[in-house]
Amino acid sequence: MKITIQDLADHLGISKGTVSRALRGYADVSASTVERVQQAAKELGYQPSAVAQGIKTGLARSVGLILLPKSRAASRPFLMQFINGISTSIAKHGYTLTVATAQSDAEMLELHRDLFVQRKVDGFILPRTMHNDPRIQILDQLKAPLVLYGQTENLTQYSWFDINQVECFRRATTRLLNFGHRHLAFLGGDAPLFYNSLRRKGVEFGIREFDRGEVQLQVFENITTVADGLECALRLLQSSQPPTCFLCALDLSALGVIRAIKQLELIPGEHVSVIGYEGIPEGEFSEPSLTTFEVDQYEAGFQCGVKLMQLIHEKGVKVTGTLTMAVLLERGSDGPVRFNSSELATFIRNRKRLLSSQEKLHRMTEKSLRN
Amino acid sequence: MKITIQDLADHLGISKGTVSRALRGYADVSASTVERVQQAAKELGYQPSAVAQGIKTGLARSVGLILLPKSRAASRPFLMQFINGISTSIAKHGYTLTVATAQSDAEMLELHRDLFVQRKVDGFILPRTMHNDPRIQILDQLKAPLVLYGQTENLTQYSWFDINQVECFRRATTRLLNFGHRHLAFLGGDAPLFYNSLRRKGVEFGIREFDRGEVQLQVFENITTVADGLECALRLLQSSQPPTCFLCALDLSALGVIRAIKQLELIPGEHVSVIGYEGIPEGEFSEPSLTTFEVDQYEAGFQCGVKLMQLIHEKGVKVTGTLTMAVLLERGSDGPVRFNSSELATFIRNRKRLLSSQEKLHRMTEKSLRN
DNA sequence: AAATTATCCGAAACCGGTTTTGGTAATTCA
DNA sequence: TGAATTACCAAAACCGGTTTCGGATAATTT
Repeated sequence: MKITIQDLADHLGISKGTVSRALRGYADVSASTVERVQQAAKELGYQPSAVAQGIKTGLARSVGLILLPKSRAASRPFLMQFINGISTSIAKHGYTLTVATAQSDAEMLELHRDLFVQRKVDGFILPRTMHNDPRIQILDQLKAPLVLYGQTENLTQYSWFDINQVECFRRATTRLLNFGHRHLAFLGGDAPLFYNSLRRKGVEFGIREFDRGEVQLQVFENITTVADGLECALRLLQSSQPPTCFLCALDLSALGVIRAIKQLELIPGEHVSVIGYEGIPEGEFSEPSLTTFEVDQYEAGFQCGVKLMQLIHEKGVKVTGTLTMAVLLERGSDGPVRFNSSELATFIRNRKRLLSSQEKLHRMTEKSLRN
Repeated sequence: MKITIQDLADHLGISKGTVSRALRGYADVSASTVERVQQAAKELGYQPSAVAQGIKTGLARSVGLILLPKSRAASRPFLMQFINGISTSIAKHGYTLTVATAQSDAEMLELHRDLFVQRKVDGFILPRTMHNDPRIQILDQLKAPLVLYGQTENLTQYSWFDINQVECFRRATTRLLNFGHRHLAFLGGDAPLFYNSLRRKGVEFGIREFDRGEVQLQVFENITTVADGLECALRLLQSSQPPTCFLCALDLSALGVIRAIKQLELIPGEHVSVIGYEGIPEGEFSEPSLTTFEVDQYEAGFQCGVKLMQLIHEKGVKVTGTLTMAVLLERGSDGPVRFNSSELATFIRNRKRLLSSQEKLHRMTEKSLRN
């Protein structure tokens, strides 16, 4: 069925070695033969088997990306754009992307090792870098080329690409401080992941730059879902010293915070401010829409692919790190402070009493408008 | 660096053929030798090269999924869950998923051919099936195993998996009719894709079952984005015979419809009903939340993977088709009809006059509550 | 005890390519 | 014109596995 190099050689009446050299562009093949071979290859639809090529070259012409399906993160859309970016950039080198899913952390490490030892992939892209990432340790032993999407310890040893998250959160913090907020809450994400410390550090830098002694910061971690954000914000807002604004490491938790604010009959962006990070599509549809940093995940994937191709193909190439910025989407969930923390606490307490009268009034106006 | 079967054979002092037979479980190797070989393989970390294996077996142990990055659809999260499902099910057979992205329709077809001819993949999963899908024609010529996610013509020739979208839209239609709606609009999606006719057919079935002559249906196509839905709904609602409800082939367009309704100062789910399809996460965060059919994309990918493994491994296996249901998420964007079409038209006209007075009232109550 | 059969493994062929080696014919140079 | 290149290609080795073939040894049967 499938045509092999031997078929093609027989068809032309020449040896398969000459066919191969003709197609690979060796100098010791006459121009006319090259022409004939190329012509026949096109006519017969011959393309060399990547598998057979790989055995000699030692390359599978594929790069690996391994996901954890159980984690929420694997289902987030960011990965899809990221994947598109990777495969688009590596396609220029005839490479494809091999995606595998692990059911557990342990299996994820095994998969990295197995895919490389079995020569199914020539290198890896590692998203969601962790502190002392165990994937890196394993791949280092195997001398497997790798590119990090994110940062970690000993960064000079690896090629990596990342958003300057410290700067993003520094700017977000400065923005809120300039809005007059003095009581901030930082809702961090997955504690073991490296991004978390970076984002927190950005907040701390922003405060340190600005502080004249009156800024209060509360820090929380492992707030990764809408439910987490909702629960955490509800608790904080009903405390005696509620934050007047929330810096969220993840858009999802920021959406939960917005829900909490609305549950307390407050107006997000007016009574309480929220800023997220990532730019997930849900943020555009929440009310108010979420102020957040939009990350170009396609570009991130593309650059990771470029760096990995360099590592695999250009021997003796130096590793490189790249830091870019995300774009602040100034939307509706943040704004100038209206109440300070004490006023907000009072307002929230009193609001509860007013709710019933507000309800009545609201129903009245609705009714009058309807008729 | 990497250990080969010859290394292992030398280390054990036996021939590489015996090592291979021992590891492949042939009967003509003594139990003690098998034991020794397995032990040594584990100790030295030997795993056969998939590339070298593939040359003899003719299998790459990978399946292909080709995407179009430029289309919005490629960035939608459904694909991520779908990918997880595929790779999880094929992993049981030692298979991995090869993802490639094409920049154009033509390139997509080439990629299918090339990946198969180059033996980079043993078969394909084809999402987003089209009418007379050109991918199928090409892969048929190559006798490449394939599984459709979605339906198409000549379905008995292929293995496929799909949601019963006809039934979903029949149910959605019946639901709206039971709510008392009599003027419906169907906003279809990508016209060349097969799903579109199925969803439309479901709407028509629902109406035909019910109709006592008074049901009006308006049909539109290629409404695929939020902007499309917004623009289309704005136009329809301001016409002289506006629909009182919208059946949207895609959640995204449904979200646009909701925006249009709100722009006209109407309440989605009360004045005008909207039902979507797919269950994208944005629908949960819109206000009101979107009533829609939630599709289990992970399961879809998983089943497609299972079917493809059958086609590749079990020779002479019959092709199979599977139809399952999506789950209706009854949320806030639909409900009992309040106005019929004429009343709605009048209401929308009058509403414009009332807007200024409503604004004043709203500001007054806000102010009184605030103090 | 001889013949037969089982058991086990080495040797070799093979898969489809790439790359090296070596030889012949044509060309260039002295 | 003869020697030295050069151009071109066939043959063979190789990559890392799998699988077939056949032979040696041990175990069984007659």
